[in-house]
Amino acid sequence: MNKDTLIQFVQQVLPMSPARAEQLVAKFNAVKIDKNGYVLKAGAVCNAYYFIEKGIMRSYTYNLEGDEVTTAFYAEKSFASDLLSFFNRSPSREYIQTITDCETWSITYADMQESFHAMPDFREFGRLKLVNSYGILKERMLSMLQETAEQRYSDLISSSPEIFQHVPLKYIASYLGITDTSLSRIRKEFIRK
Amino acid sequence: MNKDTLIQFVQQVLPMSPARAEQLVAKFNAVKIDKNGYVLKAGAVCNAYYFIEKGIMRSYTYNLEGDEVTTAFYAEKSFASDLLSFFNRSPSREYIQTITDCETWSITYADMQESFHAMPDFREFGRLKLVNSYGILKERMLSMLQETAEQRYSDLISSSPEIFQHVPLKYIASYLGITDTSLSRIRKEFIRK
DNA sequence: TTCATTTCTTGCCATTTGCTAAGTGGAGGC
DNA sequence: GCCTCCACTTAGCAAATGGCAAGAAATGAA
Repeated sequence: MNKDTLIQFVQQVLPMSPARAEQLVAKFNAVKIDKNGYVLKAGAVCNAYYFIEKGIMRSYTYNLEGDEVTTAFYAEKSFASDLLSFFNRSPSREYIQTITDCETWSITYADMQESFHAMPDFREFGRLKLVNSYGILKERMLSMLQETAEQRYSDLISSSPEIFQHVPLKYIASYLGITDTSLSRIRKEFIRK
Repeated sequence: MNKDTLIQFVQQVLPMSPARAEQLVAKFNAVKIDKNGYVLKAGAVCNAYYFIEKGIMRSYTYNLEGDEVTTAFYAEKSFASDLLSFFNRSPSREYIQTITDCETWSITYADMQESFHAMPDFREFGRLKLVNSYGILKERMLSMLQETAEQRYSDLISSSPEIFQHVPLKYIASYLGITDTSLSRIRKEFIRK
């Protein structure tokens, strides 16, 4: 594992010197999780914020009928966490599960608070990431409102092709808000075109 | 207009003395907007954050077919703004429009930055509101994934009955992700029950 | 008031999606 | 190798929703 990936990521979000970036990520510790492992379980308070150096994760919850609903995919070189649970210190309603073996850099809530307090640019980084996550969610919300399932599928293929190499179709289906049967039909049509 | 409403709201989000709360909201200025007025137009950078003391607003954008899509309703005693545009200083893609005459308290981006810098608890307030907005969006996202249009309609009635008194049905329909025709049918069924 | 415009409802039919169940193919355990 | 489990596809039918158009009801302007 190589912390440089994280350091470079931080610099990309908020330009700064490599030395400064290294200070910012000082409290992040290496954590490996095997495939199908859990980083967070519903009912628990999310106490860590993970930067995924290698691997893919997803978060999911259950609907009233008891079916799994995939709420997000977390690709390589991105952060995985339940922001609501993490920042509000409230029990999470979702599970975060590794889909492949994962190598991550993780920071606890307490350490993050400390870093927020000590380093204004870490604070700024945190706010940028939060606004960024908000933006991603809003984008997805909008796509649910104004696009067909097929368009959403097509968007996901182009934006995150790496997901399709590892993720079972049924996860993608519930992420798109449709059944795996429908997704199968959509794929068939899609390939035909 | 009475700034106490805003002061009480701030104290509710983050408990503090009335005097302290008054300091926090010092930079908010009274702004009145007539019905059907615009607080933000697509293409512009959102430069103000509005607390609605009286009235209702909505934000909307256009889909690829050129139809309006209502992205949010802003009720009394809540904040209206395009957070992405406001914090990223990027052009907004949506319009924020008053649905009734509105009385608001508004703060500019520059003043908010200054307050963030000067007052740690204002910063904390800002973060709480941002996480809160994220939570609302996530909740809505989830409802799109796992509920029927009728359930979403029912939820909106119970959570925001005041909206129905002023807002045309077609706005609500596009907010729910369906056509006004479908909403009309759903209402018919709903009343029958 | 009257007229025009907008909002809302309704009917008809097409399309999309869901539900259930069956069948195929592949991966891994024995 | 064989068997079981899981992922995926496919089919038939039902339900939800959309598109279009007509008409009723409400609203606003003159």
